[in-house]
Amino acid sequence: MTGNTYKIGEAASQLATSIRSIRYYEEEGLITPIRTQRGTRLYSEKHINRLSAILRLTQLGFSIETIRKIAKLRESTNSGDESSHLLEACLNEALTTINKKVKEFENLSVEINKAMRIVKKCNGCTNEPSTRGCPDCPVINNLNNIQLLNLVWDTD
Amino acid sequence: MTGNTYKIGEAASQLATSIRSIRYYEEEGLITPIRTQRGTRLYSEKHINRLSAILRLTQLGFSIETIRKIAKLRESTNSGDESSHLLEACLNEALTTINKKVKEFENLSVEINKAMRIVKKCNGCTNEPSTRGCPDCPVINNLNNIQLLNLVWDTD
DNA sequence: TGACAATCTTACGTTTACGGAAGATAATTT
DNA sequence: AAATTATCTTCCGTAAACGTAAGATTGTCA
Repeated sequence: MTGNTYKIGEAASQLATSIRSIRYYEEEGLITPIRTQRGTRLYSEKHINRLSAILRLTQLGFSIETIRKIAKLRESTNSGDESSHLLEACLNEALTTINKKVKEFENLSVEINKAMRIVKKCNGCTNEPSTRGCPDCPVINNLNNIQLLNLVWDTD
Repeated sequence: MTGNTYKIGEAASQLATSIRSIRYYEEEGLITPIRTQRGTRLYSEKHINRLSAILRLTQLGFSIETIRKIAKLRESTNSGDESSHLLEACLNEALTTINKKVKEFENLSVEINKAMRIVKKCNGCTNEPSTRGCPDCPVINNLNNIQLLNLVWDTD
């Protein structure tokens, strides 16, 4: 409403990121702030929102390159006709990537939950200390199908 | 059953990774293969499983450092008593991290789906080409709440 | 109007997770 | 046995996403 603007330091603390990161995104062509006559960068609310979107994607593991592609769609979208099909295709691609990742994480989550239950049982069991929490523990022994535990058990 | 072993090249192609990566995981203390008298690395089925778990976690974005922590639990687990509580705590931590990521990805997925629907509508609409797919497009104009689109729209 | 803080540009440094080449040795194929 | 192919160690290179220091300039506050 007020046409508020922020200098880079204010923007950084507001977004809980570093000044260097913001400047880096500019170097990479992801954002172009306003400049005062003297050269000081100014960020409008829209700039802040854009930066926020950039940060969100980077924190989810998307590369600057990928983000740049998304950001560049505006230009091709402007050029007319078949343009929004491009955007559609891009979003579609992102969607399948994300869905795949979600599934993998969910699988991992299931496994960890299983492992948790086993370990908890183990904590409450009354076996010899030497066999507690070990692969020889009768509670655990039959659960080699938890892939993650291959990291914890012996290697031979 | 057979006590099969694999040389590093076989292991790499079986796991669809590179020889260098496997050696790197060894450098980082994540795995220690058997050695022949002459020094050739041999990987048992257990080693392969362990490598498989390592690869899975790296591909999900976990750092070597994190994986090392998980892998090291075996030692402390061996030391007796309160040990499996450590494992439990570690798994718990991993779980909350993962769940958070899953939620973030899901949120993003929802947003992208919304954006998709809008863009599809836009592809089918009969407005002036100049306003199609643009922020001025009447179909799109009221959907500023899709954060991702801040990357595509204008910046001012 | 100092003084101190914030910003600017330029440019080199850092970390992670490997890639790739060199030169030597070992294993396999013919 | 000779030729090829695989593996070994050592070490330097790389790409991404910033960190950080230097030196100059600009903004701000008592």
